[in-house]
Amino acid sequence: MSIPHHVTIKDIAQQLKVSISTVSRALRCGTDINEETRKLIQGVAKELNYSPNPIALSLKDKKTKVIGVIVQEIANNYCSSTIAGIEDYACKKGYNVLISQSHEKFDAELAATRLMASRRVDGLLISLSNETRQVDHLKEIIEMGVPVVMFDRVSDNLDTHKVVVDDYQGAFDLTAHLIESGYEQIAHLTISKHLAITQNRLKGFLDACKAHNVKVNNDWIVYCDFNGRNIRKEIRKLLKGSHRPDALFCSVERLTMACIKELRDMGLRIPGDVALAGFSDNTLTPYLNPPLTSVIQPTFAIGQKAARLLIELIENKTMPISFKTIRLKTSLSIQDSTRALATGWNEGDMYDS
Amino acid sequence: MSIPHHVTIKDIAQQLKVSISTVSRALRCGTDINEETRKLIQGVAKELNYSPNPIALSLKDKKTKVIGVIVQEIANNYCSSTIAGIEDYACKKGYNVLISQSHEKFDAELAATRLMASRRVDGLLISLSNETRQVDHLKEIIEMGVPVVMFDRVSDNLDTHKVVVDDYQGAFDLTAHLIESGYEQIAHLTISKHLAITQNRLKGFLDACKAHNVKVNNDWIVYCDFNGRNIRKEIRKLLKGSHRPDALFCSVERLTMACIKELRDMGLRIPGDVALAGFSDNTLTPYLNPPLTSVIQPTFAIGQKAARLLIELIENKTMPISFKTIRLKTSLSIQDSTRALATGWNEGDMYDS
DNA sequence: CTGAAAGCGCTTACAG
DNA sequence: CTGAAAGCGCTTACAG
Repeated sequence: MSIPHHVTIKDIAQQLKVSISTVSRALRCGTDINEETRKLIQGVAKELNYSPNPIALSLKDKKTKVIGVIVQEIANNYCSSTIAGIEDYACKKGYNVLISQSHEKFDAELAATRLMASRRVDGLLISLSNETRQVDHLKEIIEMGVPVVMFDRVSDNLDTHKVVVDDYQGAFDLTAHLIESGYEQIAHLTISKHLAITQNRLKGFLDACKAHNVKVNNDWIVYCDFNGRNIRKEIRKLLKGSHRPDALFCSVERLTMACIKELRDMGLRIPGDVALAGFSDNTLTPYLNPPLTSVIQPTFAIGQKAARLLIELIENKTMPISFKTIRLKTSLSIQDSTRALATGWNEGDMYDS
Repeated sequence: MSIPHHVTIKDIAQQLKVSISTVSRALRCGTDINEETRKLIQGVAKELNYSPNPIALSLKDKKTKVIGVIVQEIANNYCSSTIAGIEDYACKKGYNVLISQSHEKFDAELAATRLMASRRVDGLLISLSNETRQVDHLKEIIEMGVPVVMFDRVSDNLDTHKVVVDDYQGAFDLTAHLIESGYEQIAHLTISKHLAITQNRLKGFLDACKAHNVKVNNDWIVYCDFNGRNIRKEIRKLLKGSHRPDALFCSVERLTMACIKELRDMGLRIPGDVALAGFSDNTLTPYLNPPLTSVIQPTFAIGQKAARLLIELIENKTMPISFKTIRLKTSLSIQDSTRALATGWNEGDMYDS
């Protein structure tokens, strides 16, 4: 394939027999330039379909107008809606989005972070992998002068802007709903105990249980990784005994989906045999089988706000005096998956939402 | 925020009191260089955490090692899995992925294409918007020397590599399944009639009907845009009469999801009142309510293969003699949403898959 | 108002 | 083996 050829300022200069400085000036704000030559130059530029080479610009002013995004999995409902929000805001501000995935692995997250730095992104948005226990790699990139904003899975150990949902309150409300619906044998399936998101959701769960005088079985707080087989094993273990939970509260969508599949394979009905609920966004849960009670997170808005904070950091000359954490409200969407006890659920209700 | 500072070749040269040429040579293949100075330089480079500025490299050899991807909506199951496949392959080959969305609008697709060109991506992957009727913008970018590979929604009017699924066969097989399951009043909901994907799926549908001597009602071939209200209206119109379809075949997932919601709102059971099936990928359909019969597309593989073809075009010195279209096989996943008639479906079967 | 020059970070012939 | 020079495309003081 031939080398791409884009017309340059030089091409225009030659065609018009003027210097490249003049062309450059004509194409910029247009000060210090004869009105006629300016028009002439702009005419030719348009005609030749000239667009300035951002590579050359980047080299001069050390800005790429690109922001990096590191997520766990692009092909994950939560991630892709957040990315959509990021792209939406970034695009409006003239930034493009470079995407990388950690696949829930710390090593990949580290490599992706370094890659973003070496790519000279103007800033980085990141949601941590399930394996991440320290954030030195992020401190490193911040020291290089690349601002970082965290979203969703954030870390207390990094001083920067963060965008999260009110994980504690969301978990509290959902748990309260379960208890008020008559479920008192609730298991909590969650991810790495080193993540703030895990701790906050767990705390919301525990506090709601305490507030309602519901006893928590410690064996029913299950920390999972993202390996399908392991998840499957944990779910089976939890449900096989005679004394088993009557409700499952999954802290992330991946676990919820795994439960739907596993319960079905085990021949257990939702919510007839076991109720199921979790954190999710609103694009999917109404369509699931059964429609799923969940804490709805405003994923698109999370992406937009994270992008806004990052671009503010990039474009502000001075370091902010202090960093802020935006904590978005969640809402509780009550659907069929937790309705068996409270409303005398039966399968005929399945389509009422 | 301070200007990012990355260490340069010059920093290393100064520290070691050698010329930048020497440093450059030491850091490259290492020919024409004294072994000791080479080690010295590489040591300092490592110590200073040096990574070459890709911007500078790009300026010289006119390669950015970035490929552009234009999809309709990132936050769409089909798109995000394809992107994941693209990212997977690109990453392995040392390319990064810049993402943009058309939101199903031609103008946005045009703008995104121009943006990608102005960003100097080494190549472009694109799936067309629902409004796209001609591809001059793609011919334009190809003429500039930027190779383009199309996937999913491709156009016959562009001579380049393409990656699609066998839309015709998939639609034929699904239709045959419907008919063999006893449905003969089948409506086909699809998108823009100008897209090849629409035409091929429609043809598969029509040919299967003909092969089975099933009459097609032309009013039941419905072309939709991506506006929620319009889709809703079309679905209502289709189902309100006394003589209504007993099965809906949706050509894309967005329409399938809309049908699930709309049918539920209308109080119609799937498949009890109306069967439902469509094109999808396998990440979602088993979890839907009801589990959905669908033509499964290998989305991740589509992304990988499209990326591979594009990178081949980028890295090959010579234009290929001819372009190829990779047509991946689909598979038919039969689930509850089309089981009412054939198997004496009842709601108790809902969890058997 | 216009052009020559320097510089962003790097590579690569070209002298020595 | 090493360094000075030119050049990728652009901008921006600096002369004129």
